[in-house]
Amino acid sequence: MNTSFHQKVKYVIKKIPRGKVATYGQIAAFAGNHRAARQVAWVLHSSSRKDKLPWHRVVNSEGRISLRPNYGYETQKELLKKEGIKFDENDRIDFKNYLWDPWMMLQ
DNA sequence: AACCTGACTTCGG
DNA sequence: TCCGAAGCCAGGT
Repeated sequence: MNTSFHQKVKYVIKKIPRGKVATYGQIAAFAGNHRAARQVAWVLHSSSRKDKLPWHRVVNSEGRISLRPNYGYETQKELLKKEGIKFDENDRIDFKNYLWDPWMMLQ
């Protein structure tokens, strides 16, 4: 397809279902470059607002929120909790229950 | 016009 | 297993 990495990233983020999360690496891989996780972060930073992306459903590979406290961490955690996602005692999300696999939607 | 900086992850020793 | 380096690339300075 003649779709840019940037566009693919936005497309797949919009497809993350409510109550699920995906990681930067997964999204990068799905968009065609498994080592471009930082670009996924950049896409979120630059266009999550104007394109109304469910930005809060993207977390890091440890199942943790990457934003720093007082710079969005609390906001993201609150949004996820509102969707029914639970955090363990170490503030991690259990992937067994909440990780979404982008490739599932191709079926 | 270089150089730095990230909402990160994978790779190789 | 662990840890530094590499990969990624648009914006800001």
